[in-house]
Amino acid sequence: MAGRKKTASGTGAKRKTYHHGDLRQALLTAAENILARDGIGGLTLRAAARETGTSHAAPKNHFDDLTGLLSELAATGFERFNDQLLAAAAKASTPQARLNATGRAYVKFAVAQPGLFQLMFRSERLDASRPALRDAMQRAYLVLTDAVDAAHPEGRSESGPHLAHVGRAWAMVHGYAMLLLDGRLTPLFETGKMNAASLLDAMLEDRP
Amino acid sequence: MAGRKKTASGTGAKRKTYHHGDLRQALLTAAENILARDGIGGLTLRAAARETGTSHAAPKNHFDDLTGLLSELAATGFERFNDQLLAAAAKASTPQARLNATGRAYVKFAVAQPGLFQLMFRSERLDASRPALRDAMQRAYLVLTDAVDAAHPEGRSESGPHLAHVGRAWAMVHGYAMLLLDGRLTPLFETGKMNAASLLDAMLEDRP
DNA sequence: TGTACATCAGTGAACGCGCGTTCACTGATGTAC
DNA sequence: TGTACATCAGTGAACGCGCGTTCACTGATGTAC
Repeated sequence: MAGRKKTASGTGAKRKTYHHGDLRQALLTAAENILARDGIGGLTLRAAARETGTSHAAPKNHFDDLTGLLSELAATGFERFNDQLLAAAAKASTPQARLNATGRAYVKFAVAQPGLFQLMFRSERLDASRPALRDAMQRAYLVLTDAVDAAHPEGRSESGPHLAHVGRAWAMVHGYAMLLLDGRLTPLFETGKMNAASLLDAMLEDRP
Repeated sequence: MAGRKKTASGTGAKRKTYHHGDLRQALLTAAENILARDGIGGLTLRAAARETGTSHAAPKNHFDDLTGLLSELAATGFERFNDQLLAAAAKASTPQARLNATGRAYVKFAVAQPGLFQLMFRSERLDASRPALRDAMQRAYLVLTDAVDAAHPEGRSESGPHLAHVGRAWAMVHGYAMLLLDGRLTPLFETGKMNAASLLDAMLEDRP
């Protein structure tokens, strides 16, 4: 905004000026909408441009290519992911409760924004060497390991047993999110005794 | 083969006859090769036809569309997956060891054939209502739950605690496989104290 | 055993589609003086 | 404060690409008699 007189037009709104104002941000927002509406397959440079009401060649001024756009979007996704995990953990009172709250927030994020979550965790279409994405992913890693660290202070940091704790906690919530998004857990819910939230709670409850 | 005089030509081999002999199977094999070589994105009907040396319209005689081909391929993938899990479990002597062996085989399959594994567990491009796929997936579910059943006989079958055991075991190995394939576990390996196999072993070792 | 014919599997040209990319352009912005 | 000019951001037409699909066809197979 700084130094700009025009207000950025929102998604789909008709612009009155030749220049957009903040097309970069508008493209990211548009891309996220497409992701939510059409899934990862519908996300193309042309679709993102269309969604912002600009010509299809316009994105080139802001992102090298589709990978660039997707990587920046994934980076902002990770930032929000990190914020939500930390916020959830902050509400719990014991280290173990904080770890569990982090896990629940992990799955909650995935369920709330499945397309974005899948984009973030599928390496195929991302360029992890981009600074914004690399940094955001690294922060996410620290959020997770810190939560595990606090809950398992005995063997700290880089010891073998501690790595196993990290792996177990991370793999479990990640696998749960993935299986849930891909509809593979429905057989578990068919008895009616559990739903997605209560099963996760049960899984987190009596861990070693 | 039964009743056919021609031998099916292998992938890429020049056919001498107008008819292929066993194009259906050849297309599945071709698709798997493409999956291994180019990943899930390179797998198209035309690419599969090309790989078998037939015209690009030929697959229509055997599969309705790309989803059909992918679903049948995923079904054969699940059959092999099931066989390998059962074979691994059969070599172990205690229920807990069998469960762990099943988990290791799960990850081993994913690492050995990442493209196929991803195809099998991404619902987007599959039609799970196809009988072959539906049955193979159901069998896979039983292989997993049976392994957990045996290791946790107390609360059998459909009780809440038992469902939590199933969820924990499945989500953990699945998440591990996914994170590993997407290169997200590299920070854990950077210390040099662990590799993909030893970390999984450590994770499986002292479970509740 | 031979012949006629229906059915099946694969061919190759053609179509329309959406994609990413290029390119000369144009409108708007910011800066130097 | 005004003017000239360089730079930037967005345009729209064009290109080539690979895709799935359609369609009339042709070669091969299997079956009836």
